[in-house]
Amino acid sequence: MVVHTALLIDVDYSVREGKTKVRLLMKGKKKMFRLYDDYEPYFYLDAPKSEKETIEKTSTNFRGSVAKVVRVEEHEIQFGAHKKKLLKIYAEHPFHVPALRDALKDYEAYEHRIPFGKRYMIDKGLAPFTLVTYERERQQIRKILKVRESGPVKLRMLAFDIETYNPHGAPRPELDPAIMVSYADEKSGVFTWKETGKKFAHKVNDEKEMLSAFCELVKNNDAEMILGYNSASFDLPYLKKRADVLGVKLPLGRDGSDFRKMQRGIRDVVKVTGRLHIDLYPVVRFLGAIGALKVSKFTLENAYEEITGKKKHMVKRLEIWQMWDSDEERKELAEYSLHDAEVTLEIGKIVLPLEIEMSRLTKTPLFDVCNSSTGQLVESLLMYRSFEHGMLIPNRPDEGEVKRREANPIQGAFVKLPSPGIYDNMVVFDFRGLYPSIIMAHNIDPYTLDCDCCKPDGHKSPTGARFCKKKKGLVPTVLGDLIGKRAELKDKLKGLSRDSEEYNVLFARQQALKILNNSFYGYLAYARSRWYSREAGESVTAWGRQYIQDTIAKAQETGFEVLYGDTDSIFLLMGEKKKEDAISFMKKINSELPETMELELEGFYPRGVFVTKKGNEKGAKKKYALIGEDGRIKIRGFELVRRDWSDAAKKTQRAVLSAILKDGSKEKAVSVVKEMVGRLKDGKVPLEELVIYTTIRKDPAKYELLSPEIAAARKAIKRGMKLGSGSMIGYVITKTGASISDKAEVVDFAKDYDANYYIEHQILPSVMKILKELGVSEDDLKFKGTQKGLGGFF
DNA sequence: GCGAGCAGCGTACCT
DNA sequence: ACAGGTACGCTGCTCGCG
Repeated sequence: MVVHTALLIDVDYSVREGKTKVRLLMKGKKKMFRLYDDYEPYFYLDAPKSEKETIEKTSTNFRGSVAKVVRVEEHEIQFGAHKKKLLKIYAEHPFHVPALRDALKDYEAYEHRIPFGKRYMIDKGLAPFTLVTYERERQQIRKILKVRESGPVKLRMLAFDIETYNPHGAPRPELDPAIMVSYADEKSGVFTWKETGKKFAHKVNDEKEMLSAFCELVKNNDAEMILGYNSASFDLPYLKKRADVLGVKLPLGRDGSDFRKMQRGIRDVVKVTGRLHIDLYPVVRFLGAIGALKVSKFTLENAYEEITGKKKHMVKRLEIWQMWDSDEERKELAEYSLHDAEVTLEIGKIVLPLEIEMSRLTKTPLFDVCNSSTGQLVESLLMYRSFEHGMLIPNRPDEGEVKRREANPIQGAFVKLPSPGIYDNMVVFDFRGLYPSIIMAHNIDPYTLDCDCCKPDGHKSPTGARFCKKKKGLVPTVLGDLIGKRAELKDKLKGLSRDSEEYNVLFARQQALKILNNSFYGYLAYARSRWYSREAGESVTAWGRQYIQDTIAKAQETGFEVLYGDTDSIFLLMGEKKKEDAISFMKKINSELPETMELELEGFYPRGVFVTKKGNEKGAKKKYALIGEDGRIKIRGFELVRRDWSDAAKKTQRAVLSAILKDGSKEKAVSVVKEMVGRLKDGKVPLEELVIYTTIRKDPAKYELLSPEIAAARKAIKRGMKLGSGSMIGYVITKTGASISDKAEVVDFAKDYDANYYIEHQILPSVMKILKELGVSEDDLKFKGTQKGLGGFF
């Protein structure tokens, strides 16, 4: 028997010759390969021992064949705060588990809805990107000897993108051919079947040859990771459909198969056999949503430009077919196509290190990490750690329970109402990792709740809930490990050169840790969570409110005026106080806090703006702009950070804020607005600056109420555009129509703009709230010519 | 019949 | 398909006035 070591990449299972095999995708020194292992599916049943023999004889019909109980064992397991005796029911195939559970539904079942690949990994202590040492015979594992951490992961990446012929707007895969397939690894190029005159383009005879040339490339380059952008929903299914229509194969997989398309929740995912197919679109969306990347619009162009700060070559989507038909423009199309693949590769190189670290950390295969929500990531880690502690993994709630939980949300954070105005000299403090540190400080966990051992003592939450002081809960244990790891990493990073490979890996790791640490509270309060606890979640926020409000009170006692605060932050006016006073206040607070908690200095700000709410003299929460000592402007909540406002309005608002904060000049602020109003009136503003973007979350036909974006989308659909649930609509308010919705047109179809709308509904509302603080009225802005009494303000 | 005022829908943001 | 708190635009309804 020979001993081997290889890197674990992915795990799933298959049924071969009636036997269930766990399939492991491994990476050896040179190649990726598959290994097989045997593992017996099982689940638990809360049934008395006396039922063991009856249960052993249970069998049921499963899709025309028989699913039977293989054997039953008695098993004692930690169940919440107590131990419990359960029956462990073994089955022949993973898909027999739900069938048998249903046949035995007189008893409560546990751990019956854990994907078999995950079950195997948990039970064997395997994790992706670890080195596995094993004995094997052919491709079959005999014995796993050792699992250990691995260094940097290097997989051969190949990014690709396709162009399609689209004379009718959206391309129709059964009729419209694919015209180009571009790729990028160390080299990049384009396969196409018409002359482009470009050196990087490989011209073949027809579409069929283009498909096979691309598959050959994947095979010859031995691509281990195939990267695309929206490739699971568009490129790969499109190529497959074309291959079907043309009667050829699409051998992308290592075994010559094409791919398997599956549904993950509402999402399409595509697995290519023996390679890792990663669609970067959901990855960018995910990282954008949690704020790890600052991306406002998730097209490839926009994501690339916002992530890298570089410009991307663009063509108009609707004109691709014309470019293909024109001998002159086809060159440009080929360049665009090439660039798409290169840009996809570049995005991949930026986001994958973080995803790989997330994969290691949550012990979830990279493919799944790239298609997961934070909830699934936290759940994965907790399941793994729960098993390690010999604890039963709680069930997911049924739909009824989910509805009940959702109907009864818990109270969240405290937000202090600011007084509108322009202020000088502020200091901002925030609690470092407020919710995670509260969970740690008070041992908050579903199973430390109301423990018997501390009664009536314990950590008492402001809600009245009580948490154990003696035994650490699962959530605080796991979270504590992660927080500890992150602190260690941050220390280590200080000593490393910023462009070393080690720095990059460790930086990505601490980023992954941060994301995960901040997700535990959300998971406790998540309606579909296995570890949901209303009391625990409620206690986290209640303590949070208490800490921030206590800090506000203490700041006031110390003589600071507290202007604003949100969840974990406080904004203080320095008044006559010095920086040292602020620092000593912070130190005093910290000396009184539990050990895991800390108030940090966020920064000193020479000037800041807070505005009123619309139609109301009260201050607006979550909307402010500050200028730091380094001159950098920090803006939150204003229209200019929102994608559903036109660039023209955002640009003007930014200029106004900058004039006030940087230059302290009211005149400058006013003149910027007047200039924009003038240019709008004169019809000089280009349409691009007037586009309003918004996402539609439903099928456009399913809205009961008409809104501008829906009206625009419906009109565009009639003209052949493909817009559905999740589409980003970019529309312009044109001159034609009665209501705003009537006037709204998707930008591709807009011919003019309604200057009055943009002045009255975009520019003025976005700047008036700010200028009002300077005593400027709306009329001051609408008329050309010099105004009396608009001198400098400061 | 008409405009003001408001509720409700919907989206995006903040922490 | 991690949480809740918040602002705000647009539509379409209600209501008071004439």
